[in-house]
Amino acid sequence: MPVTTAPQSGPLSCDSCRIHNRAVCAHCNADEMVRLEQAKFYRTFPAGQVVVCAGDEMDFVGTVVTGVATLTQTLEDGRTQMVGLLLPSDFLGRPRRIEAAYTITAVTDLVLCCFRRKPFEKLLADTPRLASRLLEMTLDELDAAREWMLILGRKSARERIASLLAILCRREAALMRETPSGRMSIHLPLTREAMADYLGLTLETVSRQMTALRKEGLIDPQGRRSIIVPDYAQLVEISGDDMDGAPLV
Amino acid sequence: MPVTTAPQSGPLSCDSCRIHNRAVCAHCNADEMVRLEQAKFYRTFPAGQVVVCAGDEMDFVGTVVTGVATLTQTLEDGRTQMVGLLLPSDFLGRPRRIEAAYTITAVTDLVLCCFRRKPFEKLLADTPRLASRLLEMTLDELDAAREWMLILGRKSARERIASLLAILCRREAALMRETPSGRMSIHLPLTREAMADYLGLTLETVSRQMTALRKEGLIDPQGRRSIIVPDYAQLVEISGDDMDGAPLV
DNA sequence: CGCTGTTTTGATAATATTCAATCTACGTGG
DNA sequence: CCACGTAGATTGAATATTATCAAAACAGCG
Repeated sequence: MPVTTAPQSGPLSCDSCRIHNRAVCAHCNADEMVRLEQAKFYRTFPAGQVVVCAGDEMDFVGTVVTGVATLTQTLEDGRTQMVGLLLPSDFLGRPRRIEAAYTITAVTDLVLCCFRRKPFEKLLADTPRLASRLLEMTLDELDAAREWMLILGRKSARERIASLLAILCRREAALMRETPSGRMSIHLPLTREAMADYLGLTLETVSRQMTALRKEGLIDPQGRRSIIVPDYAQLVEISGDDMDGAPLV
Repeated sequence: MPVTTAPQSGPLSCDSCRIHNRAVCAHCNADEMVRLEQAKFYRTFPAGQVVVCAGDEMDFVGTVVTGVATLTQTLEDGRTQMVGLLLPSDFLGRPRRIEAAYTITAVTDLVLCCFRRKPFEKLLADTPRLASRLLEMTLDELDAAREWMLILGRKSARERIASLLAILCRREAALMRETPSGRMSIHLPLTREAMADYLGLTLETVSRQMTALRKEGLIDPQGRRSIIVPDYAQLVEISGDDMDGAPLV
């Protein structure tokens, strides 16, 4: 049973929660936060563990507090496409739906702030601010999915890699409440295979393109899980997007 | 000015509206429908006309009553990816957002049931059933976008074509409140170029694959805008999906 | 220190794109 | 009503990009 309450990993109180301002509860008032706080519980999953399989029953919804998870879809013959990358503050699960539509996997150690599905649906119905924030987040996710469709449908391998790195830069900056710029250091939680699944490429192609970008000085890998981007603007340049593109989550 | 009220094209009354049961207003009660009816207005656009350009101000939201529209995104160098296909009952526009994120184009003559954005936001806030239905529809759209990502990221040209045709079969059936099966006749409102933009292919590749499917007897084109699918199950078979895949809108 | 899983690199093959030339259907005007 | 013009569709040949198969290098860990 991988599920444990882990108060030491997440905050005991929502007051000190680092992701509150971006999460589904962001717009709730004090009274509403009390009700959420009473219903919430934490779950942790070690890196590599599957949270739920597509088709399985999923009786909870939740928010990523720390760590990274992926949503993936797989064809019978094994071809896999990532369809969602869940970073801290992202929401997972769908109200009213019992069967999980996608496989959710923890790619790093993961802490989720969870609610049982039924009580959460009740809270949604009783708390317009919660429902409205969930709609807003879902619309943002839809925008992100559509940006991703442009990457998958029309960009070259090189542009796809640059796009992914630029997205990670933006998310990193957003968490610090900043805008990305100049020299940046980003955490890269994904293996080459996970990157390939994200970008609709093979892991060999990802590896080759990463090598090419490194040799051109566009990225500077620091060990296995971290990368320095010497010039964010240059990365965006080769990603194919115009600079004034949508923030994409 | 392409915009005209067109009561003759849509129903005068919501009572007789053919798409009510699938639209954003589907779960509203009689009182709520009265308020919606008072605020609504129809707009029509001829085939080929741009409804709004990405980046333009968009002061309304709406529902497709009849016809087909597309959402597209374009890179500077002209590469275009369709990111949404709006069929009758689909919703367009985003509450709280003024700038359109995508270019919306009428691909056939189009009738929209519209609301000015501000009043609609007020209705959303005052009508939980409306907000809840919009959330549900947005989550469905997100599912569709993710299915589409699998198509764009991992499927061959042949599988992509079959997937698109299967999706159109499902939508056609859904409008009739049926499930797709056996021999079906579907309306194909898209040009080869629009299909290519949907599928992340070139129009030549689309044409070649359509020819191949025709020669194999999997499809039977009837003129330019209609296709007979002799065996829906066979189409799903070569689309790469397993039969029990999500309904995808 | 030697495993094991990940990543890189190489050679070859498959698939879709590009560029170019017809061909076809459909609406327009004679 | 039919010929014509045009936009859309098809087909062909050459090319480019990415996938596939295979092997070697590397990193982390017991």
